[in-house]
Amino acid sequence: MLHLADIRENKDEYIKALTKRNFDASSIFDQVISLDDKRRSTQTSLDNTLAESNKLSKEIGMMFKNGEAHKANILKERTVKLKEDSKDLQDALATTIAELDQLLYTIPNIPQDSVPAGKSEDDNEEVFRKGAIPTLDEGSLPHWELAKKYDIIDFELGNKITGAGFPVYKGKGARLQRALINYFLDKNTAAGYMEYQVPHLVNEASGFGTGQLPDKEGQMYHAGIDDLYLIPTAEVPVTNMYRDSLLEEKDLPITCTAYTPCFRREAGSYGAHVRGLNRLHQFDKVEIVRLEKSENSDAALDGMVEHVKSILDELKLPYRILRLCGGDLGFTSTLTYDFEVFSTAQDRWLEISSVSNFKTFQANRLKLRYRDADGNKQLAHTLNGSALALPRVLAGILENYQTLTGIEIPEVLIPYCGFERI
RNA sequence: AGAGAGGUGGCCGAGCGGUCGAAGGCGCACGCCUGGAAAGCGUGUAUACGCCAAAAGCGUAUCGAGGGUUCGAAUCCCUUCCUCUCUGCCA
Repeated sequence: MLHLADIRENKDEYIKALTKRNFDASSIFDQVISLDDKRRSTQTSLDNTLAESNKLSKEIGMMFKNGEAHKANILKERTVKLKEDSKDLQDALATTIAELDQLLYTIPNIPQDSVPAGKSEDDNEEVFRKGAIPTLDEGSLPHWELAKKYDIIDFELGNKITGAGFPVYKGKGARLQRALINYFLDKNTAAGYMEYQVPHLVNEASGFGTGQLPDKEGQMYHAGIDDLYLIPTAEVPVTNMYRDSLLEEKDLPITCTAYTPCFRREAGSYGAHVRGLNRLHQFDKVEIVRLEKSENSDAALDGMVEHVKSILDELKLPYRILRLCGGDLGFTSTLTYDFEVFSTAQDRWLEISSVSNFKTFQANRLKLRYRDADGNKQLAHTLNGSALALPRVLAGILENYQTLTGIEIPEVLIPYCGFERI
């Protein structure tokens, strides 16, 4: 969430930037500021009341000690009113803070200057494209047909075990998936990211820290008995490792990578575009996360983009990079680049990575700070990206590398697979 | 899962109703000492919020978390989370 001091300082600028999201912040900012004023004055009154109360208590204590019980009992009566007042002020303060937070939760992050205005994904700006789109033979198939033909992914079996959106990978399909995970992790660690294995269920505080809660509660699976959430992305557990932390500037950047399955309810998704691997309730993903000092985060985002590009270059898949417009930008992000791979047999682009700079938006919730060279504490910047999300990369490989007699394996994956074609 | 013990500052550890944000030690920073270092000595060493233009300063809160008793709680009571030991179960 946004920082109160920042809102006060940059109000007009923020309002303008938020119009790119089609979000009108003017009245909400006024409410926020007036609530914050109220919070402060209430805090002051409460502090004064408590100070007086503390003072009296000390005096009473001294009196009892000096054997002046009678005087002490008289003084006690004066504390009754103070106690009532402080109780009321405490309640008022709690209410005001709750209202303030409630309001702050509804305000999305401030888009950067380079973010184009726009309503939907149609307004995203293509900034890069690479890789030849192959000309497929007559009779080429979409990946779900290929999966059946070569018996490498069984969607029906997943339906039986769990339900739609939980495919079963078999034989060379499973092996190819594992190869991709290992290849991605190797690429990421070679680039300096530290590998982690993290929990796949998180508590409420973690979901809140990275911004999934309370906004996207309905998108996560919830294990009610233990009040835990299945992770929708490794971003949640990985970033939350650093919740409530005060780092030293020399510790930064901190760079992490983790492979996890991801679980998403995808409520509201339906239709032909969710076929096959295009949209699943459970999928695998290798994620990269960076914590940066403020002045470095823009460059860090560019570095992450270059890193993901290098992976796709090695896989020799046709892809493009989009700069998301304000309307399509995630709630917590200031700038996001989506990577899409071209799915030849479906004749459409599939999102396979999303690389974002959240600046201090998550850190503010996470209480993730660092001490800079001057000894001042400031919020760290958090960034993350997929490197990469598996199913659609798999779909891209199956479709783009298909021949009438089998599916070639991208050269870079052959050592990981142990076979050259399916 | 059952029984017991416990969660205190960066770490160890005392305190078990009042002057306790909290002894003592370690660590860390600075200074003295030294040719230099070690040792020794001295000083300092939490976070958040509020008041203040700001610094200084002052106030408030924080001894796992939340609530309660009390004029007053690290200390007493309740709830909850976590850790350890023993028993049980188990990949």
